[in-house]
Amino acid sequence: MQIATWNVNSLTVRLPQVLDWLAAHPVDVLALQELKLTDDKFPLAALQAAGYHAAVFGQKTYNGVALLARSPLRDVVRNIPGFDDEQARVIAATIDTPGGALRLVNGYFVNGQAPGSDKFAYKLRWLAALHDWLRTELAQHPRLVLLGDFNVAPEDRDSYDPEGLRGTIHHTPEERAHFQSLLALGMADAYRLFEQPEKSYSWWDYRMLGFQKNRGLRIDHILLSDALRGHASACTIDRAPRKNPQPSDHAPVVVTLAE
DNA sequence: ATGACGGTGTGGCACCGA
Repeated sequence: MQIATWNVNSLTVRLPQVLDWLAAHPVDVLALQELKLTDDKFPLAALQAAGYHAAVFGQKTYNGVALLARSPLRDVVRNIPGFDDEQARVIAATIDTPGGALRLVNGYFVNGQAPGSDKFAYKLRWLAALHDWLRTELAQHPRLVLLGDFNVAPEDRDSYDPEGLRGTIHHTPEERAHFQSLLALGMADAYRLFEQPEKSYSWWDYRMLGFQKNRGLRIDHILLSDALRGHASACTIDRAPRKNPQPSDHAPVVVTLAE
């Protein structure tokens, strides 16, 4: 089975591209971030016609996340339980697979703007709350996938300019420590389970020909719990949609699980 | 140090993203 994540930067604008991509890549699960629309504007009929069930947590203008799956989604949770949050950033759900129940946690992690800002403090609090909640989720759901736009470049090799951007947002030691503490719960970065091309990124700035110059960051991730990591057979970033007219600034990441 | 690009909102631009 295949599981993918894609920050679409407005589902209203990107829906045709999402439908095209799903037609070409009929993944079992697609986690979407930055819907930028409310639940009543969610294009449920079009996605159902494409063969997907959906669980949605929308918001006007900013944020908004959804899970699409070929099988029904149950036990849906919106945002981090116990963490008071005005912003729609997390949706979790369970699907049943031949190998057993699979828990999916889709996150649009806080950007954080700049170290020292209020938004950065919110990012660190959010990351800590996610970590604490995931400990209990993993205990209840050993077969768990945490995926989405993490807004963290975990290592220097995940940035086009690790020296020039050292200490800036996405690159700070605090953010990277939080990423490592998620792994320490018993999860693996699926992309790094496999040999990958150098300078692999999942996001490129719209400005300054970022994509054409491959000035990007790898900030969209799929983490597999220890019970799942042995089942992974591939993980790739699909750069093709970034070449579309009116692209999202992010590319989809896809993991293949043998089962 | 700044802005560049793109999306949204009720706009004549500002704000935000990463």
